Amino acid sequence: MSKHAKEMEILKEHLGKHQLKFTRQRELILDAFLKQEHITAEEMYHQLARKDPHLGLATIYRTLNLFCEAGLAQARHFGTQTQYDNVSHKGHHDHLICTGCGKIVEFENCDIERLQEEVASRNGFTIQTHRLELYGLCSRCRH
Amino acid sequence: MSKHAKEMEILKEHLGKHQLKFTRQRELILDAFLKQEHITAEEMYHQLARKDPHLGLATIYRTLNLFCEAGLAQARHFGTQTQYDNVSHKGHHDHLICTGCGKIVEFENCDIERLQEEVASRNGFTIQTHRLELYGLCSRCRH
DNA sequence: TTGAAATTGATAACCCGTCTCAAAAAGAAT
DNA sequence: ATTCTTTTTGAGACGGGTTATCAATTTCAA
Ligand SMILES: [Mn+2]
Ligand SMILES: [Mn+2]
Ligand SMILES: [Zn+2]
Ligand SMILES: [Zn+2]
Repeated sequence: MSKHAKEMEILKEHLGKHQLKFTRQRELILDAFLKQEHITAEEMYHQLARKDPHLGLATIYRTLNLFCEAGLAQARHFGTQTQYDNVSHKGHHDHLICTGCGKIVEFENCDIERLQEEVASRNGFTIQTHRLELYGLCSRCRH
Repeated sequence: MSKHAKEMEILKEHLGKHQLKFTRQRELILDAFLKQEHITAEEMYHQLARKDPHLGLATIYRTLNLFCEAGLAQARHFGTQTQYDNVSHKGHHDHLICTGCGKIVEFENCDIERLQEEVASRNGFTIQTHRLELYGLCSRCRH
């Protein structure tokens, strides 16, 4: 039994509901994806090239987008590239990003979320999503 | 005396400090830029085509990026395009964005900013910048 | 006025991601 | 297992947005 049985189940359920098929590539990509917190399609392409040199980049993009629809991943447009964020085993969260070394720390803060709601309703908005990214230097890079 | 004398002064000071030259194009683009809250390079290109049909798109991009370096503008990667945010006459602010009509509302919230600092220091980070965007429906679009 | 240095505009190149399409694979029905 | 329809795949073309290239022009200090 695979280490990612639960997520594999979520994927299969989504596939079933949408007349989609379970393929060797989708299994391979899900397995690699779940080992990361965040990854780009390009990174995954190179990483998987060892296991299957014929896996196409388009397939990686298509599959990561599929994971987003299945609720396993979340796309974050980050600078010039798209990061796919592994959200399968955790809820919503935001990010601290080190401009020195690229390190990414995930965090949640209910107080901030609540204040966001206040700001929105004060302006007549109802929030659907949000993005909060804090850029700075981690302790290692500050010295 | 121009309506944007103060900002023109800021630009000239920046130019002086970096061996850059004051050109007709830079003056023209700054003047147009300061009339907006946010604008894309493409939008400005079409807008200025009336005043100077030979103004190149590359020059607009170069100049808006120059404004960012001079502290007059701030680039926000927004969906597929880059929005240049006029920050010359107001301090830092964040944005509420209506997913229905595209309306953008600017806001400031010290409490959120303070909590961000707390989150950062708790994780050993010092914040340099941040981005907070709240996406949702404005009151008009909700109905 | 002169001349070195910066800027401009046209357009090629670039990057990232999506689209196209013929061949291959999946899987339901026999 | 075989057939048959539907989906998926991989290669590469394509597209939008932005930056790089480079010869001609402009700026501005000397
Ligand atoms: Mn994350
Ligand atoms: Mn703004
Ligand atoms: Zn760091
Ligand atoms: Zn709206």
